[in-house]
Amino acid sequence: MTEPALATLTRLRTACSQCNLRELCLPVGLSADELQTLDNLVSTRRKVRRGDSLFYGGEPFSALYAVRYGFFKSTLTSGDGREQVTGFYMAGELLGMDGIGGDRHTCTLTALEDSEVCVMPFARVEDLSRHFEPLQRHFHKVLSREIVRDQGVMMLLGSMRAEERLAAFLVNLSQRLTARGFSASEFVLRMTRDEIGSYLGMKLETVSRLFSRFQEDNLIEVHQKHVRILDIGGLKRVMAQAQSST
Amino acid sequence: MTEPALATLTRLRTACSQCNLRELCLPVGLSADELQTLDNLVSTRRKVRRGDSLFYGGEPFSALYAVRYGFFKSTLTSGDGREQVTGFYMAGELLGMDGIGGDRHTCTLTALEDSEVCVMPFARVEDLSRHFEPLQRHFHKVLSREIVRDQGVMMLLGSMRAEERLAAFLVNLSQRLTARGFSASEFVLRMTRDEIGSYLGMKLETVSRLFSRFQEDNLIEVHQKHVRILDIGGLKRVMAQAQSST
DNA sequence: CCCCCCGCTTGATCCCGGTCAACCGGGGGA
DNA sequence: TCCCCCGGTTGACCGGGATCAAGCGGGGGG
Repeated sequence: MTEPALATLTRLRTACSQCNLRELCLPVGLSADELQTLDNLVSTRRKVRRGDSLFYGGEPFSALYAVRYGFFKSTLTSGDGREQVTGFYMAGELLGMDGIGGDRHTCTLTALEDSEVCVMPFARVEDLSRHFEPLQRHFHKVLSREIVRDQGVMMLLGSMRAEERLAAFLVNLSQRLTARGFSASEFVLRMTRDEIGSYLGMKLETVSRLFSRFQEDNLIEVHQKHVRILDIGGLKRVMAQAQSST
Repeated sequence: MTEPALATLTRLRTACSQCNLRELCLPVGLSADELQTLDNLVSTRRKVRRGDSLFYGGEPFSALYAVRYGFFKSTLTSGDGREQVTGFYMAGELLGMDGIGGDRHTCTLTALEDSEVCVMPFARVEDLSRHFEPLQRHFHKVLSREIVRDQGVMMLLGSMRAEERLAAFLVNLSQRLTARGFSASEFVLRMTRDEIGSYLGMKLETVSRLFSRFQEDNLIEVHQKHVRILDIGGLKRVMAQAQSST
């Protein structure tokens, strides 16, 4: 009953059942009891400073991470040293699933602003999902959605022109921010033009020019990293302009 | 003991424990007993004729499929009707994982030659993996590897020039065929130039021109769909030529 | 067996986006 | 406070790969 105050605090601090992101990370519609069994998922939290990496490609895999706050990019480095940004991750999203298959991480995860993640030792994830069906199902869905997301990026890179890709990127960002309670129309880009370009398969100069063009067309307002979306419908129209370039 | 001959035949025909592809689909190092529990994974087999689809994007999801023989492509269709090939699948590979997340398939799977798949109702996959740890682990690895594969394609599309992509494609095909006991250096392409182009983010004319160029450079011999690899090392060198074009 | 159609090849030209270069401006460190 | 550096913007030019077009050849259907 009476536990030391500090212990209580620690438990509360890492309790999924108390977390306001739980509808993003965890299955919904659970009873209070069920929710508490899930509190065992997270062993600790870990802060990652802007510019630091949560893990590197090649490192042994041991845990999944849920973003508590902050912003990450994932990058892949090819044999000859080229770096490709493969994704951006924000609060409530899961990191590290690439490591399950080969017991080491294949990509590097780097914080683009001061961030914090919940550490979920993978052995616990597997144990708990063997004994608790809703978690199992949820975990499978999260893995599958990552596959679907990646296929969406393949479509983006494989069949859209540069302006369509950037429009799709902005619409996607806006939607994900909205889902997290942020403004849908005004936000600060945490990544550089170069990182956006790498993700979208174009050069930073092209990203910059397209931002300027979108601004001329009154679709957005840009000042450095600050973006305000003026015409989301217009962006969606740019996205779906057909006439593939590849 | 004495079951009707037909029943025995049917059971044997769908028995994973007897399948020569099991080291591709299933966890390795299992006892005979353990293997037999896995025979319950597959409910039936299904033949798919060349040109027919196993499932379509938008259809409800109910099962995963393991390719028994044949060859498939997966395609994604965007809002405006553009089609993107997102992968090619051969014997021993798993199809349908995109459907888990949203309970419907997001892509369409089409046979590029007469094929057969093992049908694994997803409820059984989840049930069995709750009770049988090696299967759970294996299944998670398969999902994760699909994510890693997709990220590899993102790198391909995002940071490689056309000739590098095609070289990477040929090397990858050759490796997967070798793993299945086929010749590493001589094979028949099951897909058209257009499908290769869609997958690699380029036009069919570019694919054709590059095949011709590779032939001039004595890297390969091509006649229509027949390919013979003459210099795999040369192809790998083309792949890693650096000097990104995007 | 022959013919037709579809997939492939190859040439000519164009243009999107890459490359190179110069400049700008804001924020962080001394 | 000032300065420096790094990220961003913009212009000029170029080239890889798209587009348009014509011809070919092999395999499947009548």
